[in-house]
Amino acid sequence: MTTHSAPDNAAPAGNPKTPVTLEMVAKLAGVSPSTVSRILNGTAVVSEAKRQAVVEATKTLGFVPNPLARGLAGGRTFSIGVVTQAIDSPFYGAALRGIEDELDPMGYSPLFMSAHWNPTAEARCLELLHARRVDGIVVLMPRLSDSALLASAQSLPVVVTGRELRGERLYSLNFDNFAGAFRATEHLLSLGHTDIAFITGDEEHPDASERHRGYRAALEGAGVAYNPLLVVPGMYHEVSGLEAVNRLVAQQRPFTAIFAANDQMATGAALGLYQHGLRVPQDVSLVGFDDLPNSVYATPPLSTIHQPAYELGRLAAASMLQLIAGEQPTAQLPTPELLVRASSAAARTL
Amino acid sequence: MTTHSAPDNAAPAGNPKTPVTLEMVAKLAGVSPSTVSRILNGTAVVSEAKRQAVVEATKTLGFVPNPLARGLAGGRTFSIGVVTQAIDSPFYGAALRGIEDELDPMGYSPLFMSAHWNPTAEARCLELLHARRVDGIVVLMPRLSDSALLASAQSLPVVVTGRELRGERLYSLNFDNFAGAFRATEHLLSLGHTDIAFITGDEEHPDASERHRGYRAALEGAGVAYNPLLVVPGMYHEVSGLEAVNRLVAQQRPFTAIFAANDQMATGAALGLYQHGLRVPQDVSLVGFDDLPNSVYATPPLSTIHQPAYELGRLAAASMLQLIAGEQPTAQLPTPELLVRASSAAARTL
DNA sequence: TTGTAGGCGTTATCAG
DNA sequence: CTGATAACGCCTACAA
Repeated sequence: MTTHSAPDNAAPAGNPKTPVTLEMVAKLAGVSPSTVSRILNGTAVVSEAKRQAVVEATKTLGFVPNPLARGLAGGRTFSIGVVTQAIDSPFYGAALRGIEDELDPMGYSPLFMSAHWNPTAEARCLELLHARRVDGIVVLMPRLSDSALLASAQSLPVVVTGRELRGERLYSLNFDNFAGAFRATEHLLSLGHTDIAFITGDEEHPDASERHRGYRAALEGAGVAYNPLLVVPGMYHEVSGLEAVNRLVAQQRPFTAIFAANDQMATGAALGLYQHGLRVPQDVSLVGFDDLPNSVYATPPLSTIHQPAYELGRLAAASMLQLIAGEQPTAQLPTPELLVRASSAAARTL
Repeated sequence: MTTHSAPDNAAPAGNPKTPVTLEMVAKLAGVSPSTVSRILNGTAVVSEAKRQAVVEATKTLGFVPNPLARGLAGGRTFSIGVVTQAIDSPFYGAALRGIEDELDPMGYSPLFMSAHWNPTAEARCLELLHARRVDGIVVLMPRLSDSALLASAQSLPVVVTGRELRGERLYSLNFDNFAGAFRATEHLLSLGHTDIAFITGDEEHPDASERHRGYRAALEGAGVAYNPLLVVPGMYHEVSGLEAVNRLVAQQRPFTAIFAANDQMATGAALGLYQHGLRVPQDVSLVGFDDLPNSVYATPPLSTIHQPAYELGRLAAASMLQLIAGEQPTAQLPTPELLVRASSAAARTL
């Protein structure tokens, strides 16, 4: 009916003055609290008549169940903990959004915490999350040992990314870094480059050494010798990419291309090349890894290996939901994809 | 003592098999549950003897209070809701980290939600947060009306950023966008530029129009006419910066500098200039706004106005804590600071 | 199918 | 200063 808005249905307006309880709904609907609970949770079959009454009462009262009480009494909080390494970081940002998007429609809320690449901090996050009684934990790129992770999975479903690991209540989603790096190097080789420098990632991380392996394998697969002089250490952040280029230029060993283990370092490398008056791609071709959102806007746009961060988040969340439902997740990350943009070009014929 | 690790102190190891309750602690310490609660919360003065006993019992049992029960019984959850527009976004990321860093040592946990610049979604976030019984809500760059925000503040402390708004339980933190834009334009003028193009932000956002105003005021303050032809609309994202440059170049009206209302658009503009064969800063000087983390690694490094995102987060969280404590926040954001990097240089003397 | 009773783990209010 | 005794709001046997 097109009645003018009555002042009583306060719920949609958003001023929760009086905490409406399930009990009040029960009274209004003329049923017992348990019945209301059953209907709201679909825990049991109820007569259509009562269901109607309850639904209506819920609506007119604007009742919203109290998650705290629900969690305390029912043992489930409908919240899942997400430990990320750096909440600021274009890469993680996309993953978190994926998680959010997947969880939200299912009535679950993510609880984000940052561990800052610190195992101790990560352990603390896990404890806090346990204490908060989350229904499961997703760890993005854990720094903790496999056994520590497995231990956590004893009491809660756990999903991790960036590692190969399976267990009772544990699922892992891993990206094929080796293949990605192989692909990137192959690309450079196919453009006629043979003196391809490599800026490594922080080799503390397994994915960094995988990328290193991929680089080397592609080289050797093409009959090009792996030259340690062309391999300079980086730490996965911009400055290290810049410094790597400085080192590369200083040591006089010629190179016509650079493959950086991630886009952040490629960005730093681009700046370094610019400062040395080396043009990309005319003088040096540059390829990154990750496909950060802004790499396509770099000048010139960066050729790179696409990492499906958003999808990673979605799949991780989806797998967690399956684990919670007692199902066995089967999600797999897509294979690495090479994006050829303007930063890589054919090697000059000397 | 250097005793070898005993197998009993299971707490630090992280395998919460048996949920230890406050009651168990009470029993072990030989006191009543209420006393344990008092000691743990510092709610009342207790004899030193009992305190010792309780502290010890807590430790040996590895007791961790259940936040859900605490929230239900005490009415406070020690969690504060944070609604952000885009959880992925270098700008928000830094702010979220600031919030995290400020809250954590005080025993509070942030609860992040993204509203995606959508007022409806934002309203839903507020409701969800209310339902979760957070102790307060921080809204970063709200899209909701002042009155809606004020309404929320009726039932909970609220802190907003990017808007001027005060109320009983409401505090706002605003950045001086006008001054920042004024400063940026002034910088270009002082370099001898007079044909300064401006790429606007999404003028739906108050900060965008403030920046526009600052640009215009600086121009007019220097006796340079405001030329609508040089003002092209942008939407605060990279593509729009790129398109703006295309439009600018196409319309043939000469310009020697571009001031973009944010770094993302400046990045897009840089790419556009590159594609048109225009060099930065030799042919066109470029200045952005925000100082995103990677702007310093752009090629060339981008001159811009620094926005203290991390600090914004810290101050917002600190103000929230004060509001909760019944104090009146007084935090102020620092004045805009110009960072001169390599993307801006003296205008060529024609 | 539906109602009653008890409990989830704390905090708060009251007596002592 | 300290210990009972209620709530807090909901779920889940258990009984009807």
